[in-house]
Amino acid sequence: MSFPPIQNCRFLTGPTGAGKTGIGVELAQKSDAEIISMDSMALYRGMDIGTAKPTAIERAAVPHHLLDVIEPDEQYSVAQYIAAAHEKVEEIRRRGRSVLFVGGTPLYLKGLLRGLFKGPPADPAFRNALEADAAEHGPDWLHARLAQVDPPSAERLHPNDTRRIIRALEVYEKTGEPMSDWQQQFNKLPEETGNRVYVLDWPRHELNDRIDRRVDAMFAAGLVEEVRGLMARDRSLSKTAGQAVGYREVIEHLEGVRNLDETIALVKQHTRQLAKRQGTWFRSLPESRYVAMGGLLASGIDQLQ
RNA sequence: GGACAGGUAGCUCAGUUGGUAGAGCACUGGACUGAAAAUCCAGGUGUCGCCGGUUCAACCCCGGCCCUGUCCA
Repeated sequence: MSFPPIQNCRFLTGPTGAGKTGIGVELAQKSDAEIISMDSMALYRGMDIGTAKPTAIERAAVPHHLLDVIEPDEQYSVAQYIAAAHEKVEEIRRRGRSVLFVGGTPLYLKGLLRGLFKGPPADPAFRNALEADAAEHGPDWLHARLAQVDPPSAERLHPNDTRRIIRALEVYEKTGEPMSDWQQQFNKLPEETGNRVYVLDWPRHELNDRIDRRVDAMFAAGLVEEVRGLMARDRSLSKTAGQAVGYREVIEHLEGVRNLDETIALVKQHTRQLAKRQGTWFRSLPESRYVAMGGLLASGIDQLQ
């Protein structure tokens, strides 16, 4: 059992700060489409400034889906996202409109393009127990355990990659079958899906400049106050939400770990690192069609149709 | 002006009883299937402040100079 690859959708993606949101709205308007956000952090209500969500005006201009659907204290997962996205696609098509995915979470993108196996959900107690084992016996100990029940996964995963090793052990524990038997989706490129993946592309130094300016703008717009408000709630940010770039660093700042200037500089640095990792995903996907943003801004978005 | 400490990678710093040097972070590349804005892996990028001396050989020893910090005048 797995989520199948999605069909006949357009995707607008690219590294953080590339300008996806604005181009997405323009493209959706020109093609009678609705937008499904493909962003793991924009799912959270109240995390607005640091995730650079579309503005109220943009959201009024084009219907946006899968924004603001969970509370910041909730956990979430790729599989939940994929399931929700498939539902939204059907719903939008029932209205006779087309779908445009906009966002920069590459794992979600790949899960949509290639499909995703339906495995057991995360078991926090199980994970905590194995993490304790890893801390006590060292990461190699878990890796050796995996090698006994799922040799292909053990072969594929680095011995220090404790997080994925734990997931593989979790799948075996819950299903009695090795994860490598389940995970076949990402390796084969489906044919004739009708999907189109546009990757907005900037020269590295220009993107870095844009990131620096955007982070400055986020702080000017009140990112620190937003985080302060989130921390003042009864329940603190979930493990997933609290690790978002801009949020994690500001939380630490508010806890007295470092001053504001250092925090701003660190958020810029982490955002640049995020953009670099996103780039690694896009390069690895044969589906990627790179679109130079310089040219796009100069000659209009018709080349995306 | 004097005393002391220091000047080694982009940054913070180790180190060499004399044989031209290495960690963390940054940076670059890669991986990624229910935490993914997370996590993991690989790669060393250098006038060892400057000038001279000793030596087969100086980043290290000696002399002078420059710079930074602290203290004393």
